[in-house]
This record gives sequence, C-alpha cells and structure tokens, in this order.
Amino acid sequence: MRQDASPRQGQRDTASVTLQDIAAHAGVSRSTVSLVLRESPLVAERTRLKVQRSIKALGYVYNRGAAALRGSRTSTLGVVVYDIANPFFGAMVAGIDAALNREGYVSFLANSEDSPARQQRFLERMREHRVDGILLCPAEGTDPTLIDTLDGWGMPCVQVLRHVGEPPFDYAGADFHQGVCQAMDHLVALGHRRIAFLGGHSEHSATRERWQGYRESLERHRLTYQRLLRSTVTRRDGVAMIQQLMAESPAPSAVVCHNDLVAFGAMLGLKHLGRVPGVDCAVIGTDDVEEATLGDPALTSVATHPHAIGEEAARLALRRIATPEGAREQVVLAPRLQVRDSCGATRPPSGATELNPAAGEHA
Amino acid sequence: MRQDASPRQGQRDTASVTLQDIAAHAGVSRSTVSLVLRESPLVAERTRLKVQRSIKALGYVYNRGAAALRGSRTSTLGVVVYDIANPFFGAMVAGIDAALNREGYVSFLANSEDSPARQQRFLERMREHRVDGILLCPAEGTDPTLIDTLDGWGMPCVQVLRHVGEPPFDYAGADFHQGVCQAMDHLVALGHRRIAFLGGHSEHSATRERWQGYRESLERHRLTYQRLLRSTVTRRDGVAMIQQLMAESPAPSAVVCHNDLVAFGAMLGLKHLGRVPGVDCAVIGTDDVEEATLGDPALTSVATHPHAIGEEAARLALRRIATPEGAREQVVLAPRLQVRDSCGATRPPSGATELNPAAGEHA
DNA sequence: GCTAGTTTTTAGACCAATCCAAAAACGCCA
DNA sequence: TGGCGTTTTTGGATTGGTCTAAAAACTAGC
Repeated sequence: MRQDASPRQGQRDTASVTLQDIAAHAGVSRSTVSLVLRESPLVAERTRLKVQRSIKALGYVYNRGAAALRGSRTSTLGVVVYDIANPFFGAMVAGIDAALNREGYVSFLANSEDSPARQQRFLERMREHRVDGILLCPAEGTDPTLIDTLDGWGMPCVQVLRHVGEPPFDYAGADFHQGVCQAMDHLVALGHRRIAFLGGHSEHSATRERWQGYRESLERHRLTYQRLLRSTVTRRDGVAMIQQLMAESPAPSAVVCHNDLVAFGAMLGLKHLGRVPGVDCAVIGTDDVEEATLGDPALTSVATHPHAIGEEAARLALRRIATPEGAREQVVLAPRLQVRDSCGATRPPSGATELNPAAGEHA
Repeated sequence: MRQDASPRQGQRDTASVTLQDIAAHAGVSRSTVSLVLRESPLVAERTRLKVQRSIKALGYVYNRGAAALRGSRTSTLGVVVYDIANPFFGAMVAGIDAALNREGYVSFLANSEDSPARQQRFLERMREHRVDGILLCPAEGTDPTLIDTLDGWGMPCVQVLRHVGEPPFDYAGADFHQGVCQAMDHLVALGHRRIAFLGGHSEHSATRERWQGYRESLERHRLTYQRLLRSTVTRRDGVAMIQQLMAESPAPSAVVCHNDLVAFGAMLGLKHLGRVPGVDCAVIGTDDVEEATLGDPALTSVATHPHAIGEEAARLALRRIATPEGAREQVVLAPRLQVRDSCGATRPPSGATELNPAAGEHA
C-alpha cells in the first residue's frame, strides 16, 4: 500500500514541519506562531490569519509531547476501571468520554481486573506521561494509602463508585446505602419478611454502604431474618448463592443483590431449581443496566445512572485540575428504584414487559 | 488535605528530579543513566546497580514526553470504538487492554458514537500525541479515504470488526458471512423455510458480509421467502422489526439478527405479542455476549469472541509498528454457533438453561 | 514632533530526554 | 610494557515547543 522509498506527501516530510518552518513561511517569529496556536488574544488579527494560512499550507502538526515538556498541562487524563466488560462500566466510560471530549481532553483507559498491582503499574505510567489527573475506580484490595501517595505526587485524583482512604477526597458515585433501603422498603411493603442480601466483599466502600443499608433496614422494620452472603459479583456467584439459600430452611422470600449481574444469576438459579423468580422468590438488583428489561421476568433494580456518574466524575476532575487547592467535593447521586416484575409483580411473569425505563405499577 | 505552601515530599520537589540529578548522584553521565533506564545491555552490571540505587534514592520519575521528543516511539496507542456501552465492545476493549499491557503499551480510548466527525477529531489528536498506532472500529459513514489519509500520515492502523477502504489493510474481525450461514443452516436443518434477517445499515463491511451470508444461504437452500429489514442495531429496533414482521402474512418462522441486542429486542417483542420465542418463532443472535445465557429462553447466538478479536487486533498493531512496511494482514476469526433454546429447543422454554458456554443438544 | 501609554512581536533561555560519534577504560597476549 | 580489540562511558548536538522579559510598533495627547 505504502510505496517504499517514496512516501507520498503533500509537501516534504509531513512529520517534520515545525514552528520554525511556519514562522519562516509567514515571516514572523516562532513565539508568535506559538501564540496563534494557543489562541492567545495578544496576537493581532492580521497576523493571526497570515499564520493560520501558513499552518494550513505547510500541513503542520502540533507536537503535544514537546508542548508538555515546557508547559504545565497535557489535556490528558488517566481512567482506571476494574471491569470494562461489565455494561455498567461501559456506560460510565461513555459518560466520562462525552464530558471530557467537550472540554478538549482525551483519556488513557486501563482495565485493572481488580488487581491492585496492575492498577499501580498503570498509575505510575500515567505519572510518567504527566497526565493532568486520574479517575479511579479502585481495585478491590487497594491500599488506602494509595490516595495519599497520589496526593504526594501532586496528582489530582477523583475516586469513582468506590472510595478508599480518609476524607476529604474527590468522589463521584451513587448513594448505595439509600438504594438498598429503597429496595428493602419496597419488599417490606409487598409483605416480605425474610429478605437476604447477596454479594460483595467488604474491602471497599460501595459494599460496606450496601451492607449497612441492609442491616439498618432490617432493624428499622424489626425483621429478625438476616442472611448476608459474601462473594465476588458475577452471574455465577448469583446462581451459587441462590441455590445455597433455597436449600436452607427457612428459605428467604426475597433477595436484594449487589448488582444486576448477581441478580441475573439469582434468577437463573431459581429457574434451575424449577422456581419462578418474582413468584417463588422476589429478586431485586442494583445498577439497572439496560439488560434489566430483558429476561423473564424483567428485573426490578436500583438505578444508579452510570452515564451521569461518569460525566460528574469528569467534571469534578477538570475542576480540581483548574483549582488544585480547592475544597474536595463528593458528588453522590440519588438512586431510583426501577420497579419491574421480578419482585412480586401483579402481572404474569411471561406477560408484557416494558422496554422504556418507566416504572411499572404495583398494587 | 494537601497543605498549601508546604507540599509534603519525601525528598525535595519530587517533580523536578531529572536524569542530570541521577547522573550527579551516581557519579556517571546523563547518557549512561539513560541507557540504564532503557535496559541497554551496553551498561556494566556494577554501573547499572549503582545508577538504579540513585534512581530509587532520589525518587526519579521518567518523563515520557521528553523521551518521545527525541526518540521514535511513545509506547502509546489510540483505540476508537463506536459504542463502548455495548458489552460486546467492553469485552473487546478488555482483550485489547490485556494484550497491550503485556507489551508495556498503554492506550487512549475514544467512543465515537458512530460520529465520523468526532472520530476524525480524535484521530488528529492522536497524531498530535504521536501515538505509535491506531486501532479503529470505523464509525458508520466513515469516508473510505480515511485509511489512505492515515497511511499518508505514516500512522499504522488496524481496523477492527468493520473495515472501509481498499485492501490491503490490517484488519481483525470475525467471519460474519460464515456466522450467518451457520445460523441459517441450523435453522433449515430444524425445518424452517421462512427465515428473515433483522438489522444493519449497508454502510460498512460487517453488515454487507452478514447480508451476503443471508442471501447466499437462501439460494443454497432454495428458499423463496426473503425478508431483510434494515435498521440501526438496538434492542428497540429488534422490538419494532419483529412486531412488523409478525403482522405480515406469511410471517417468518425464524429470524436471524444482526447482533444480540437486536435478538433480545426481538424476543421481547414476541412476548409483547403473546408469542413464545423459540416456539412461535425461532430467534438467533450474533455476538454471544454473556447476557445471551440469560433470558427465557436462553438465546442461541453466533459467538464472535470479542475478547479474542481485541487481543488479535492489538497483536497486529504491535507487529505493524515493529515492521511498518511488512505485508498487511487480515485476521478473521471463525465464529461458532452457540445453540441454546431460542431456536426450537427440545426442552421447555422455562426449563433449565445452562450457564456455561456449552452447547445444548437438539434432536 | 515629542512623549507617554498601549498593543504586538521577538530573542533567547529552558524543559528533559535521546542519539551519535568519539573517547576512555579494560582485558589479553606477545 | 606496548599494542590491539572489546567493552563502557561520555560530551555535545538535537528534538519542538513554551516562557519571560524586553524590544518594537503603534496610538493618542499636547
């Protein structure tokens, strides 16, 4: 495809046009060209136009590496998630990307797979690239001092979804505590008395918050049945946990799940046992991923708005970069219980299910 | 958190330790330190250890911007996808990330949302950052000359999943043509004669390949019923299309879908109509995302192995970077029909469904 | 026409690495 | 001890921008 020895170029070696060349072509100094590139108001209109014409004519390409060397900003961010294959994170990253894009920022992405070591390597790498800041969904088992370390580096860091270390720190996430309470209240209102909670380690905040919501709800409603199963948070775990629970006596009449993946697994597990989710045992998930409307029955879930969280996190990061010493902020979005058919629906499980995120009515 | 005026540092201003400082501390020259950093075999063992000790002692941070200025490589890649919220891309990005991580590469990610303009902006930005190469899932409506433009830039580019422009180019994807044929053959073997195909625009290769597979299969099996519906490829489209089809006479007895999202939508639409997917109308998807095992019935789908495609694409890119003038390569992974219960299963739709990706048996 | 004040432009140092070619150090043997 | 071939080390040029402070070019007022 590419002819060897005679690379096709509009004009000379396209990779080597520098500020100096533009300056010569336009009959001004290097400094002036630099000012034009950065849209400085110092430059006179006529000069600006002249320089811009030269830039076009020579096919100049701005060299961000060189600019970063002397300047203070790279317009670059590092983003760490622990499971990009989870559609929840997909939506969140889309939100981050949209917000950053609007501000002329661009981001590195790493998938830590919940490995603190891998996360650490990436963060060090980001430091070498002189990114302006980090968006971090800390991997499970992250050393809480990591936040202090980043602070010591002078690296702005916004934690997302989970947080480690001591406040004050920048954080964007959902109110998981409240989310679980909403789910519990709903189930209690439907008459459930034996409600279990499925999934999570205690290593990080997002899990602790959920568990606390569970325990507080039990107390508030004076429920004596208490069953909290720890696990990683995949479909497979959901299947295993529900099977374990249904074999017990008494079995729960409802389960609230750490996330939608676990809830999907729980529903699947119930089917394996010949039980009908939503009839024999109510199931509520957390996240409200798009897939929640699928399945039979459609999953009732606590919506945590990943796209909005992503945008919010990006906004926070940009604000911190602009004012490094400003007060730390925590943005905690309110969740919303999205009622569908997996928690004792009035309609038959195989009946019509809505596609739009509009809550179904329940008696 | 961060004390103003007295930033906490282990030793001096941590951000300003340079090669020069290391050289002075270790009693060698700047050049030698540089060689040590790049793990050059030229350096004597004793010197290497001495320098490494100084690097640790002073808390040195490598400056990749500076290195990129003089050197030829940045160990950096740009990745463009068009819908990161789609779990298929999530898995693919995870594959890319894993493969790059192993080779010490790190990547920028952009979500084009199928906007060629946004894609273009990102690519130009990547050029300014001097990335070593691009992994591109071209946005719908991408001008085919884009590939020539990138080539003109001297920028290695591997297209993924879709491709535009004329071969030879580097490409990693799945054999969508063969995938559709497998699905069609399976349906015909089950006795279906009226099979429709749902979804896709004709703008890019991946859709054309699917359609061609559909039409060829019709011919090969001498089927006269032909119904191919164009659309974007979301759940919503699946619902709409299946409802339109079922209102026709004759209605299809089976549908093959552009991707799993459309297939999920189709199953949902059938339920809306009071029909049972897999009984009243067989449904086959493409991608085999993890969610395919959910739902009722579990979705039969053509597995296209996104994680593997991602790894393969990354591998191709690294190879091209190493040998810019080598022959272009196209890696096309064979798809595999993952038979479950949505296409005329022998078991009852509400019965046990498997979680593991092991094919269900059919009479 | 001269001066003071404002607007534009510029020279030259600087950022932190890599590259190249040449110099220094080393080892070995006559 | 000198000479020769390796192995290591090094100085200085180079990369392509930004920054700062000062110079130059205008403008208006007297």
